[in-house]
Amino acid sequence: MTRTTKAPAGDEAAIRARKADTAPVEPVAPDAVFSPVRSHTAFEETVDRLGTAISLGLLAPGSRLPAERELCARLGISRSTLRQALTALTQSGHVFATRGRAGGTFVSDPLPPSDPPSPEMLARWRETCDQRLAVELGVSLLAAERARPEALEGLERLASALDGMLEDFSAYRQTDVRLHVCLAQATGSPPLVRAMTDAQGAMTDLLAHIAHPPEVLASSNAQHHRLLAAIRERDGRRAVQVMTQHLQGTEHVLAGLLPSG
Amino acid sequence: MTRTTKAPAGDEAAIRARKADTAPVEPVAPDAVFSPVRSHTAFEETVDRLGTAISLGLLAPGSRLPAERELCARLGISRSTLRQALTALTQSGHVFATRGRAGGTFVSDPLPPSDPPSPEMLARWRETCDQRLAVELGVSLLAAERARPEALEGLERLASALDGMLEDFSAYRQTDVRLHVCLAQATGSPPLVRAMTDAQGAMTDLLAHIAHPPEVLASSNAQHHRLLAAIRERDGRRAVQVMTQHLQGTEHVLAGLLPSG
DNA sequence: TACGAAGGCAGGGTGAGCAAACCATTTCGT
DNA sequence: ACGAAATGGTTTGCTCACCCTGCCTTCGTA
Repeated sequence: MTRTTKAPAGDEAAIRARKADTAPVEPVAPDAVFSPVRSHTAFEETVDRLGTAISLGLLAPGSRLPAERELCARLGISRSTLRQALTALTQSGHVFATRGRAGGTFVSDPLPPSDPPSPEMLARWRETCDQRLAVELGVSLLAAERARPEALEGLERLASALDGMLEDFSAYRQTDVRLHVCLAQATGSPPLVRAMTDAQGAMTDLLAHIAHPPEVLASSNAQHHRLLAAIRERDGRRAVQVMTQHLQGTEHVLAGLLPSG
Repeated sequence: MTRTTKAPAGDEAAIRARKADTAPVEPVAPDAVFSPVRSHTAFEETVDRLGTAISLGLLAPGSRLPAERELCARLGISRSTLRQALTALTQSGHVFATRGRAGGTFVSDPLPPSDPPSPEMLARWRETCDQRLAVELGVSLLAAERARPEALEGLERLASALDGMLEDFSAYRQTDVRLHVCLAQATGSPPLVRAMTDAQGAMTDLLAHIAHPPEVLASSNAQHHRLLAAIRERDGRRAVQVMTQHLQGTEHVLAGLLPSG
């Protein structure tokens, strides 16, 4: 309507020829550009956000969520939609609600048993690890540059606490997640925190049903200590290197147990 | 309904006490968990996907998009929704359409001038760089492990082509983007490709209106060559290090021109 | 005992998205 | 020359996610 441009037959070839002069390179495969788009509904997004926060232990079992009327405001959604999400989380056993003045929505304690990873999840384990790798490397480098002393103290307390949890994988994993998320928070970049929680959630789904002997956890936490030492010394390069080794550990575990993707 | 659990007053404190024994650590700030959720519509997602692909040069000017009936199938959306997106892209001047048997939707040539970055974009430039950092570091390491010889050849051709574009920032940037995206493709991880295109799109918005003298581009491309050398030798550690320096370059440029975030 | 804060509903309105046609225009093959 | 074919453009009607609004039920606390 506003456009009156026409596209005569010969032009396109001419254009291609001119382009070929300046950039004699093969085109990027457009498969990535034309792959399916997924429209996330507010309901799904909310279930996902709260669900992973709970199963990662970011919201402690027994703790109380903000009131529905406040929470829907914070999340920027209507109360109806929030209630749909809470209903789903109630049915899956992640939360329960009590009425009355001192009522509210509480995180279940103990948490419901986690589902075994879906076949689709297992098929994409390599991609999951890759994304986690990217987030963790970036966070390591930036944390080494920016982590404040208080944050570092908290991180070292977490690593010390992990030393006492080598026999209990469930507890270890939960605090492990918290350490990595706190590391992301130390970068001061909210998107990285979000990316980290997502990545850790996906990793937890993969790792939950795999046996982790204390020796493995001990060596894993030794790497935590080395990582924090590097960060304390503001040695980003070494931090990245230690993190790389740290991630290779879990990757090797998965590579041994899962089909090579 | 299915749950009959009650939460008497005293229990919560007891739970906290027990938890405190095993993990004497401060809780993670739940601000990230309760931050607003954004429900992406399929329409927005499509405009975004195609729009950045076009403005990044992944879809060459003058090239033809798949027919609407095929494209909507590939994108997994209805034709109506796709057409909404195409209408928006037509009005913004990114594409134009022709009817008839040999018709179709074509990428505009030349491309419309890019809008100056919005204030919100400028306010978050640091976060944008942080996310790009994470993606690029991860991609560098994984590409060093996995890049196939053919892919490496293509990358080196791109870097060589860049040597001849030091005077024309627009052309340089376009091929630069293509190099980084191809690097991501060399990892074989579609999510990383997506993350890379998103990151490059955001960076382009920031960089488009900043002068880049040829000397800067020359040193930038020298780093490309060093990066590819490291990858060819399968030296992931060095690849990450070179990439870190590469990114520090653009970060310093932005830090000098934009308000410190 | 009454107030107030919390969760639990029910009705109605809005818009995104989808499906399935049909129309208009151009080109190609016979 | 003509019709089939392939394209973008248009219309219609439906579904469902989401939101708004108000009201009800429960129950600790003043």
